[in-house]
Amino acid sequence: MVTITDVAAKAGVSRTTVSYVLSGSEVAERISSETRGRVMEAVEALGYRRNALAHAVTTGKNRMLGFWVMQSNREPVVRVLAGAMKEADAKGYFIKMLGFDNQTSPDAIVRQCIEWRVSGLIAIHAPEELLERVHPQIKAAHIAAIIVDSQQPPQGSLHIASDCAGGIGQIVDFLLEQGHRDIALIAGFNGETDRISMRRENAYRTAMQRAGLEDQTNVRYGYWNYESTDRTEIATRELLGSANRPTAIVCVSDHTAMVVIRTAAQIGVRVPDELSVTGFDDVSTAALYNPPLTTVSQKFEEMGARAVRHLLRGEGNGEQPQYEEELLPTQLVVRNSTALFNRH
Amino acid sequence: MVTITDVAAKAGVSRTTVSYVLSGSEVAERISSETRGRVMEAVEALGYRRNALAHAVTTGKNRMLGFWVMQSNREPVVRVLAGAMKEADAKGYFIKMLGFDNQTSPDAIVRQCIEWRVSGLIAIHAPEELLERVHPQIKAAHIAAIIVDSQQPPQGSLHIASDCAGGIGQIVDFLLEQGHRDIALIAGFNGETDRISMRRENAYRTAMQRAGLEDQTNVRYGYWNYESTDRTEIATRELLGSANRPTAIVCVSDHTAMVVIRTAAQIGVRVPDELSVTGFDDVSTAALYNPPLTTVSQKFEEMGARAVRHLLRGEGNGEQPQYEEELLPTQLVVRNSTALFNRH
DNA sequence: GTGAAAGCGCTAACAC
DNA sequence: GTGTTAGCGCTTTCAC
Repeated sequence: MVTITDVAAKAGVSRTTVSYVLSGSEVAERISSETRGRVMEAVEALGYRRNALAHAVTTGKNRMLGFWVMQSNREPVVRVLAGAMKEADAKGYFIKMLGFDNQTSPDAIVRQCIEWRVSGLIAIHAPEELLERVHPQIKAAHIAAIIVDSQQPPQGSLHIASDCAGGIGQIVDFLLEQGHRDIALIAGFNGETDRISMRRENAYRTAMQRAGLEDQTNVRYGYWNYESTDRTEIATRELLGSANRPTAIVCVSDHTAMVVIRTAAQIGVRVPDELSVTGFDDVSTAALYNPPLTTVSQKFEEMGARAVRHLLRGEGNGEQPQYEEELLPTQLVVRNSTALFNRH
Repeated sequence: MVTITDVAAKAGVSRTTVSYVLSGSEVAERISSETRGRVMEAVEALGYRRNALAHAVTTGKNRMLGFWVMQSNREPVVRVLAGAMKEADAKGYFIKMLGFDNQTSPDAIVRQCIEWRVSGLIAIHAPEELLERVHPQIKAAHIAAIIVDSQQPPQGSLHIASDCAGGIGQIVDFLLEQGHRDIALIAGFNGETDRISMRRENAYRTAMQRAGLEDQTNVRYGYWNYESTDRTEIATRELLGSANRPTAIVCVSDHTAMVVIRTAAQIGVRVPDELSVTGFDDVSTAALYNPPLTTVSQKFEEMGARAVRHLLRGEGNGEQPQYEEELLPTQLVVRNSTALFNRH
């Protein structure tokens, strides 16, 4: 591999001069354009590429950001990553993947961050226990960290997520506008730690209350994830078989909504004619569902981009980002799983 | 940040000794256990973590693998990445993300690979033109590269993908077993460069031929991606409205199958009772569809793991992997979008 | 067993 | 404008 010394020799100058020319900053101006030309020629001729590792060692700055995926909820992860990549790339930083799906111990994550002298850490889909363990260590090592789309970020951490409460509000308001009054909710259930689902549930209750419909509040629990669907099916059957059958069911995820619609079809309840169903997330297949899902989309790419921007803002002056929690607005996407409620 | 010199001072030994102790290899045995203990104590006391950058510079080896995503077909990307991460982690390597979604020029990708002295490159979902440009440069720089799940890998490159032909064969054979004879295909259409779709189409023709059904061969084209669905809808309507209406439709992707089923429902054709429909990929919502999709799953995690394994095999002895194309078997997943064909 | 010394590839004061 | 020199944090040969 050709080094800066080779280039210097070929151009007949010192290594310093080459370094200056290649720095790209104002110091390059100090070199006469004639010398600069000779250096560039030598660089071209030899096919020289500077050793980024050595560069990072000498400058003491590694333009590297850690990206830690704890639970790979597929679509969100890749979308946040895409957003982070784009932003990092534009700023000359790059992303080092850390553990995926909890295959790596939290201590190992911290160790890697320190060893590689990362400029910051983005942690996505973090379960509380892990974060509680990692957060103090990261802080002690003076590594800036941003938590993205987490159930329950620890005290004093910096969190970027969607305004789920607002999203549920958008959905309930939309259903109200459509004439619905008997609006039920199927929330997720992954044990008691499912804070995202709980937040969405609370938002539903608030929205119903705001509309003076606290009496109509009707909450059931299904599974949050898509591996097992039986609880959601049972909840749907209960809801649709009950005396005060709802005319609309709000679900805390697209996956749940899909199961609800499928179950309704099995019972012979037509969506959206007899029942409106809404999702949450706007996964890529939501638009392809039968019928296409009315849902709420999250700005995942924007979350990644913001995380990077906040991380880099503190770079250099060593200051930590200011905010505690930043909630991005969601967007209502109306498709065909909902319809006007025609009062009899 | 505490350095090896600090540790040496604290332990009252030379930097060499500390380096030996921390090397983890046989050279560590040369140090008396007494000294070793003192060193480890100092390491603990000071909270020393070695500078991985400096380590990489001195050894001339960077245990870093580049992962280049050209088109982020969401689920496959994150699954291949997960598989690669797991394997890399186990071997003490890590992954540096390179461009995402063609936001970075191919030349910049090559430059980064060289500058960071990566040990290998994994390129996923590569369009032919880009690969043609990058491949020779990567080869010239003596960087081992593996191409994963690409439409058309360039000559002389190393490719890991699914045995799509086999997968289509599994599907057609299954439908034949179920008594179907009029089996149509809806292929993808993204211009003439859609080789994956073409391969699947060829596999369909071969399977039909093998069953002596070349006369029943019936191919239409829909859109391959999920952003626009109109062509697929038209193809479905044509197929279902024609005189020799098929009893089964094979689709080259789950997304296509979803649109077909939805369109069939609109026309009033019941799936699977009157029409069997199959997908390809087994995306996470395939099991949640209405009805759940019979499809074929690909081993994306395994592709990532293999890519890493092949890359590391050549490490050290500098030899390139031997094979040219490695096709992983797919797996038929039977759900409820297909049914026995009851002859009248 | 341990350490002195040279070296990896690069940057950056400082001097001329 | 350019080069000398020292230094970043680490490894490794070689001598004792």
